[in-house]
Amino acid sequence: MMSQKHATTAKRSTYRHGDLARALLDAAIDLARAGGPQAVTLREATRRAGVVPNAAYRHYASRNALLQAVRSAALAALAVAIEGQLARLPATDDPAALARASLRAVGTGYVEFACVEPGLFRTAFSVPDQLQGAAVPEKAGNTGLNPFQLLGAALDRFVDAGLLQRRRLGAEYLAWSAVHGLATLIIDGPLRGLGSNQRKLVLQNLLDMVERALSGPA
Amino acid sequence: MMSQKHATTAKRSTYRHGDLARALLDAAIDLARAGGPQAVTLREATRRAGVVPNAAYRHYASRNALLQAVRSAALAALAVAIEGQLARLPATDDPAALARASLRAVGTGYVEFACVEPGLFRTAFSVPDQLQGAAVPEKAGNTGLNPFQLLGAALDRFVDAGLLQRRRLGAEYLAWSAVHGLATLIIDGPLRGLGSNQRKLVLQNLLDMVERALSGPA
DNA sequence: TGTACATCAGTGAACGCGCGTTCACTGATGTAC
DNA sequence: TGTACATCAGTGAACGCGCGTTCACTGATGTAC
Repeated sequence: MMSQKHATTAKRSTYRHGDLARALLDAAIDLARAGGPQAVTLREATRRAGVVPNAAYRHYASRNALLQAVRSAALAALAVAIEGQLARLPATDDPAALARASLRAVGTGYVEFACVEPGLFRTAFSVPDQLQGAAVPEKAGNTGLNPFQLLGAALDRFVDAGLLQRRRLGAEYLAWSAVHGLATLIIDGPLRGLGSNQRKLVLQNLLDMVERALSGPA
Repeated sequence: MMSQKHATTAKRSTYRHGDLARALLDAAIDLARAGGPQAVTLREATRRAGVVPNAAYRHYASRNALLQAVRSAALAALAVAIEGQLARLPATDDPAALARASLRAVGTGYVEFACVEPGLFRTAFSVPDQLQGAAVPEKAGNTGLNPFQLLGAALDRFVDAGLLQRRRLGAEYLAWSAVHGLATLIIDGPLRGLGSNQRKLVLQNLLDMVERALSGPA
């Protein structure tokens, strides 16, 4: 019995993996997590899945197809991180306060994800989408919105609260640029050495700046 | 005579290159310009210099040494672009106006360089310096200041003009994050598709935001 | 001014590496009868 | 319930590629006499 089970397990590990597509994707995500998009390799992914290199071609058309799947997963993880920050917002019936807090939550989730998962963050933005991008569910978090859409939803609250007259074209670009730039400079750039406390301070100042820019005189 | 000259030229091209270090660096810069840091390769650089691959080791200890030289050159080119924007500022004796215009010039030079030379821009920030970084002259422009120092100088003018009480720690990080983020999103990210006009509009809005954040109530 | 020689910049050949991708195959699984 | 068979997921071997880097070499250049 025991040996039978072992035999079965051994068989499964050689032939008929079970869910190789998923196993390869998981391995590839780990590779991206540790080493960024460069580290996503068919050979290493198959190695980790305990399978011969060309077995991957049953499930992915090419190395690039696998990488794109990882990118979608990374964007989805970013969306989940942002949603996590939004979810912990205290309830309030002041729509202006909610709007401001939502925007800060989006920015905080964004930068914190970049700090905690720099490899995935880099992968998410490595071979990027077109402007509008495909709003496919693979890139979305639990709410079904991708990171850009989550930012847009936060800005909508500004309009709803009367803090913004109209959704200025490019309002999201301002917010996004500021937050994305900070994230990039922290993980890849000259702000790498910043301590956690200083990082939080800079982030707060940055969010102040964005908030003032959005709700101030325009 | 003519043939003599040809013979001499031919000799020089086989043995004794002349200034192979410089030729390799120039070739490598072209590679980075066209394909980013990934494209900087000893073999291709030597190929372009008309020389055998290992000849590079007379002048650079490794592929990485060459890449670092390219990075310094890319940062210097960025500094020159910023200096170009600063140089075309109209003369004024209003220090506040000068301060604001200087900051905008720095931001404009930064983003325009990223748009015009995306490969060099990506290379400049690919394997980045420590926080303070070595302020070595290789990375500087004509004024002897590197990009970060040029930004700092612009902020100093804010203090001098009385627009900023103190040089807030992290004030440069706000400005830098905003500008760097926009540059990144335009060349690598979801804002790639933006037309030149829209790009300028977003940049102006972004610079407004930064300016207000710096000179506004702190 | 002419010759002997040391220097050292570039040559030529080769190494080992990991990669993506292709081919013909094999044998476990699930289905049709 | 049992058997024949088609499917197709994974195997095994191999390819060509470009890369960084090493070695022993060679011969043009500039210097010392």
